Amino acid sequence: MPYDPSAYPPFAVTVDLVVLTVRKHALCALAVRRGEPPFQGQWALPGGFVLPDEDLGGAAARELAEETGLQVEEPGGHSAHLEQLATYGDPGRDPRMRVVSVAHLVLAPDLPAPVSGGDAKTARWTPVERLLAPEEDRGEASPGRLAFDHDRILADGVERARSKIEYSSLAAAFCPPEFTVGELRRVYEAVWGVALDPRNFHRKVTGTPGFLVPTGGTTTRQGGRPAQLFRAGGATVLNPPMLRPEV
Amino acid sequence: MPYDPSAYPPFAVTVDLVVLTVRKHALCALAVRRGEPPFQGQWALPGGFVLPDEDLGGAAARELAEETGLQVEEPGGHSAHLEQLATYGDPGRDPRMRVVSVAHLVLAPDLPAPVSGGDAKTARWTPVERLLAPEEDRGEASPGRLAFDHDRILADGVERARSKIEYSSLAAAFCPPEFTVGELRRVYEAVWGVALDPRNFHRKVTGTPGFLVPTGGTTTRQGGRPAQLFRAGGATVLNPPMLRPEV
DNA sequence: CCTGTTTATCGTCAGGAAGACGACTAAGAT
DNA sequence: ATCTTAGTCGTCTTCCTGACGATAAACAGG
Repeated sequence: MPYDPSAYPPFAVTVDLVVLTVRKHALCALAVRRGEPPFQGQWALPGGFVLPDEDLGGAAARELAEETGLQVEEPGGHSAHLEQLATYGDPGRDPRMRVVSVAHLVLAPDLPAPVSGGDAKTARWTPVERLLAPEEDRGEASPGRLAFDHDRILADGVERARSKIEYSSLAAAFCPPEFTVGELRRVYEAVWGVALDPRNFHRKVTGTPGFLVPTGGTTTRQGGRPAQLFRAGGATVLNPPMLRPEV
Repeated sequence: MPYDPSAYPPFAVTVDLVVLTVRKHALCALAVRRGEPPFQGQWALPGGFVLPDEDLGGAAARELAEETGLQVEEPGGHSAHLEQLATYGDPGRDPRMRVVSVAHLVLAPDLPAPVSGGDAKTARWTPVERLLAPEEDRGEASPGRLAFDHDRILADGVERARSKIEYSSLAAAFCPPEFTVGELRRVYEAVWGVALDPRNFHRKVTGTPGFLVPTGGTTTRQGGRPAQLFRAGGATVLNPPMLRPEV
């Protein structure tokens, strides 16, 4: 097969974002309401075209900043974890033309302002449990079935997040810079949708070298006895992994 | 940002393949010699354009069949495991134009014929250890530094394979349809580059429900005492995982 | 035929990790 | 003062793993 640059088939390349956070003990994803056809008025994942001189991660970071004001792993301001998720390119996934979308996964701490820094577009955090629910009636004001193949992309992103916190220290990306063991445990509980034993969880995370480093401070923001504050340690892999309880 | 289909930036979309197999106790990857510029005469990963009406996995399967004659998960003929790996789209990764490449990972059993069914292109199995070695002199006849960013793609694919056999039954994709525990163990040893205890390995894989199903037959093709033959069971995840020994 | 070699398979034992759960501590709320 | 809410330290049992001894069943060579 000759490799002829002048005869390549025409494609558009976009990035779509699965932005996850934990709010009120629930795993939530960011959805935006589409202003133009197709799927006008329906909810979708944030995203947009990759610019000619931009790499894929850069395009994702730019879209993230435009939609949420979140910075990717930057000091000052809020920071978030970003990684490539997967690429979706079925013919017909966009009715207008052939579009290949490189989906990215973003894990962010809960934001004080619901969605700040964005333009005028309507954006909203929605519990993934509701977004991924089968075919319920969910009212049109809150996101139901997402546009394009975004339901599948969201499901893949959620599954990636659920499995990745098992064997990495990524759960800390859902927490503020300093956090307690209990706050970290509530992240696991929200992402996995299970209850974990506080004592065994405490033993596990404090007993894994390099996972948590104490900052010396304490807080009572959760009520109850004051808890030690920690920062995420240098360890990025968790071995042995945190075990997700059976159903 | 208006979403204007008539003004999208021009991209070409390709698939590249990291095809891995185990031969002679070594993890090997498929490399092809390039016939045209750029990088003419240099070795690269097999790949090619995605056709206008083809999905990404279909393009990867087609390229695989063209290069190796391997069928993806098909009865009759050899079968192989195929999954999407990651997408590489840095500006400038191809000097001619903006090319976004969706890399796929293929795990295949060792082939009787080195590379069969392909066209006239030169293709060759090479131990990944040599392909990923730092900057050795490796002679020009055997693949050294790969073209484009294919060294990085290959490294990502190898790392994916190494980590994925820990917690899935994917190692069986490197084996013929019926195989012995010892053959499966040698796959793990080749992919990880370590020696495993035969007794503990046997206990682990035969003790995991659904991982292996005995076919009733035995074989002595490895020499020594006859070994039971197994097929891969339905279990796709391995919990608890097979532990990769520390270095 | 006997013996050494190779590979497969079963068993034993000690150490570590995880689940279940009791007990105590230290703050705010009533 | 007491209750409630979290956090933190221990204990005990069970399961899994790593290390390794021992036996079984084929083949090669004398």
